[in-house]
Amino acid sequence: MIALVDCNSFYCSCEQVFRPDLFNKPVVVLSNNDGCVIARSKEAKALGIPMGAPYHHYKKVMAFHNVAIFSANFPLYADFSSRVMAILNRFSDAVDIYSIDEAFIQLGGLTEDVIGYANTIRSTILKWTGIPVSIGIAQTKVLAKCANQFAKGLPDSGGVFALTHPPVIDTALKQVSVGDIWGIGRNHSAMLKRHRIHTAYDFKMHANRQQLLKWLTKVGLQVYDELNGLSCINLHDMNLPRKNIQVARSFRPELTTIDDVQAAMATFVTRAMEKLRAQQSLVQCITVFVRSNPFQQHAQYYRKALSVGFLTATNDTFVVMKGARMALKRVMVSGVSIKKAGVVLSEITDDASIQESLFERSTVNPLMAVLDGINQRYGRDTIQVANQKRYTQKRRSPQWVSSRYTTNWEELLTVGLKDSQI
DNA sequence: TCTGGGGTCCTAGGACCC
DNA sequence: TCTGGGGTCCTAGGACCC
Repeated sequence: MIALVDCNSFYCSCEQVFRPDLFNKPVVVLSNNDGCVIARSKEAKALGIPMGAPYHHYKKVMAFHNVAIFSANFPLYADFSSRVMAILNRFSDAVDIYSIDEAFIQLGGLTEDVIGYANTIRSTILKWTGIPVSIGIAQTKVLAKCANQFAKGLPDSGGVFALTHPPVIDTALKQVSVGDIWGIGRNHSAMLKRHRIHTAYDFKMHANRQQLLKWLTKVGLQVYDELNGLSCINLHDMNLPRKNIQVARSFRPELTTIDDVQAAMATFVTRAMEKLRAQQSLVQCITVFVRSNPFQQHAQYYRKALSVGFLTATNDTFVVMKGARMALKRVMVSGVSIKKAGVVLSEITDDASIQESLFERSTVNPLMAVLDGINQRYGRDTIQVANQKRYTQKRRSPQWVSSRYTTNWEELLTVGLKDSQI
């Protein structure tokens, strides 16, 4: 038996832990640059604020309904995530972390009272971290995802729902739209509906595997099998090293000179290489990309990417930065302001399996370990490339960011008496 | 004024080889 | 005059996820 444990409105819940006055109130969390809504509390959803909505489109609605707004505080969310996952490890031997706010756990041989067990998990997480979760239970991951939707949606489910009895499964799947099945996105759902497949039940009952393969590729067929109770989706292990590492940001205001973009790139390469070394890998290719604002009505949309390969795999920030600089010179054109830029590291290898080049020794720079050590101990960017400053200084700081209550000594929650009570 | 960031996997089709 | 068949590898682009 598999349980999907999913934190409710995760980012909002993290903020609410330190703001109990906001429990059961509309809360949203905004992306970088306070651009888009990336999390909404139940109450905010009820106001009709969609996921991914640009903040400025909903500014008035939010002000009118007194919605509490937060700028994204990822260090805080990452810390809460690891606390929740640590608790899950106490309840199951096999925890597959699927994203920052959800994990699949095996319930093993447990057959009796899975609901009771799930309720215990749920209340423990709530008590120890303050984060409410929903738990869906089923034979397969896709069905567990469906069960989770009911756990979230049905008020009297108490946050736990099991799809384990065949008649219940079919009744439930008739109420799930194909587009709401995990793994069936917008495009595929539109196509299925054109072929009169509207619900998860219709999909499950479709007889023609060949046709499904043609429409949805191998991946869609796996979803189909899982709906039919055949477990076949294996998750990429979150602990395995990434095959690509991307760091990208939007700029506000937009950047117009190559020097400014260069400075931003220096920061992106630094971050990406830190991630690379953290997973003990080497990289052999970097892609640099820039783009203008696609929403701009008057100007022509510009986007361009360029990759640079290295003779040998490396973990040296300075080597990669040099490659990025070369690439950047060739993707920038004058007169275009850059709205977003970033880097992608690819051709990533394990640093134990270095391919020595005929011409060059692999570039594993021991200086990097020293640098990482200092920055880990004394804080990010204690030592940095001079050019990074230019980017950090230009960046507008987010408006509504909360404290890093759990990861920074300077920002602990302070408790005190009001003046009147002293 | 103002629209996020970071991943994975799959397939079709071209390049190239014998 | 006439120009095969079969395989692998790579890449761009599409689809999906949170």
